[in-house]
Amino acid sequence: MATIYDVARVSGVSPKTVSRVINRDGAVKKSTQEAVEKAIAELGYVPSTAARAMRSNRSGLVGLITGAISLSQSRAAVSGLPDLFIVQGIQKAMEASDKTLLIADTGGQSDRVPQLIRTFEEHRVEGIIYVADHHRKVSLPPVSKTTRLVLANCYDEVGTPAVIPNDYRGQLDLVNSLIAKGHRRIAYLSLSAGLEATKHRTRGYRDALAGAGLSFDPDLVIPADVDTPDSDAEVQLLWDAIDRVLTLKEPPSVICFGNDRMAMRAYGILRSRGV
Amino acid sequence: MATIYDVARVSGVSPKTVSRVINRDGAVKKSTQEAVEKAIAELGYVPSTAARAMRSNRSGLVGLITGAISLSQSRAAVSGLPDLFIVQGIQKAMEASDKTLLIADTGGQSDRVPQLIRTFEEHRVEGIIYVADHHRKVSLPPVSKTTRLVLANCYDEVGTPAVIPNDYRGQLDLVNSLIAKGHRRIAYLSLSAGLEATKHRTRGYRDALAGAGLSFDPDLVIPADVDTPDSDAEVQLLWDAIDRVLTLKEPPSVICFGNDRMAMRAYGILRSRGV
DNA sequence: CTTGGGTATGACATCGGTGTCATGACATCG
DNA sequence: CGATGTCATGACACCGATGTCATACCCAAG
Repeated sequence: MATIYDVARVSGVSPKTVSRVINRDGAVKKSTQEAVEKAIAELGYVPSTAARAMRSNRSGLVGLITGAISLSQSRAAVSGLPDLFIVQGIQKAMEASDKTLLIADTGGQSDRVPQLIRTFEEHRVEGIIYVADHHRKVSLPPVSKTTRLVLANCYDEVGTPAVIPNDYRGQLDLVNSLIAKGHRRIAYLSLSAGLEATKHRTRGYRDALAGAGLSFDPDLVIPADVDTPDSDAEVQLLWDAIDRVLTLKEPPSVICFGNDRMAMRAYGILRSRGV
Repeated sequence: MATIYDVARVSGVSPKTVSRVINRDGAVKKSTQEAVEKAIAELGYVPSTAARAMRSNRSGLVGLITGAISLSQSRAAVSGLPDLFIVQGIQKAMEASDKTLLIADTGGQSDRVPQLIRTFEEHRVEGIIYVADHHRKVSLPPVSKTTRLVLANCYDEVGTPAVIPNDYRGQLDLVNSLIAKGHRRIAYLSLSAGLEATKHRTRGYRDALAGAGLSFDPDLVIPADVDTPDSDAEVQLLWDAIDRVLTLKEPPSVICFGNDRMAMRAYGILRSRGV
């Protein structure tokens, strides 16, 4: 791979002048600039970020730790895929700010995280983003003081900056819009009860009803998802839940599901009941 | 961030000796080694890959270009997700060989590929892997002679090394195993006819039948997927295809679908027909 | 006692960029 | 006409690691 010295030699100037042309920094005569650019094109020169990073102490790298990619195989593939969406957004932001993303997958083993952090620090990343597979509390090993850490879809005990979904507000808005459309009996088949998301969303659901002066009917709210995916148990649970709300004395006019996978399955179940 | 010089100063040896300890290279007295290791721990020293890369001309980085992540939003999310599986496998392999993966997403715009390759070359990646969203022919801009390129799930005109799925063999094995289970009328609702995968798989289907002495019935093979995902058109197409094979004089005893998404949809459709 | 050879360590140059400062050629001004 | 300022460019050091070579020490063989 050609270096700045090669370009300098071919174009008959000093390396520093080549550097000036590359970075459009300082005054360079037009003729000189053209000569340098010609040499760069000829040699196919591409500057080395490693050398740059060394001098400037800025790597232009950001590390991302996630279980998203390996998760996709089982759960996320058909569910809400929250982390993949998050990763997408991060990719876009990186690009816009001219940084390069290092992505590492935990493969589901959180004990591998320290090793990944270590690798990132070796590459002198300017920051590390940790994306959790679902909204929850985590506890990560400490990183070096100079490395900045941000949590996504999770939070920790020590107040690390975090970006978390507003489950409460999302559900509140959803239910409000359903009420606005005239629905009065709104079923909510939630994710499993232990999840952070479920807690906030259920609160959003209740507050929306309360805001509209509607009474809360516990029969309409049923956790209908399992933590560990297992097709049979999952379908059974969902089937039972749907059965329960549909056979109520006052059945709902609409059903909300905790994620896309549940909704997908529900289509089949509802069809086979002729709904 | 501490450097090798800081460690040298604290432990009272030369930087070179610290380097020896880090790399377990050359003879170092036990007492010296322990002193150095203590200093490393105290300072939280982590070697800089940038500096290493400069000296050794080996970055330890591998670039990966894909549309997998952005695709997941629309098509891949519920379909076969082939590229995500591929990315997973690559991650594992990288880890095993102590390399770090740089992942870049095209966001569906193939015209961004040259820019991504450029970024990778700036980081002096040791190789670039291009993963296509489905098995097909591609044509990529040339990369520098020193950068190695490998294609996954695709191939090109100029004979770049490529890893491609064996669609033919997969379908052949599948149909053979169905025949072994006693099926004689096997329907195959394929992906759209224009796809590379469809061509090979259909050949596998026919060859398996021929190998078992069964005759090929064109009525059992129907392309039932669209290239651009659009829920309504998709479901309609699938519905019609299922309807056609089920109302044949000799209906099939089993149906193969081109991908998971079609199969998922089919469950609903079949249920509503009472099958 | 000298010489030879291994062991443990350090000095120095180098990788490819860029920040700092110096220098030479002109233009401008009092 | 000399002093000063601006423009264009280069020399040199430095970032953090490591390869090469030199050196100091110690022990054993001749």
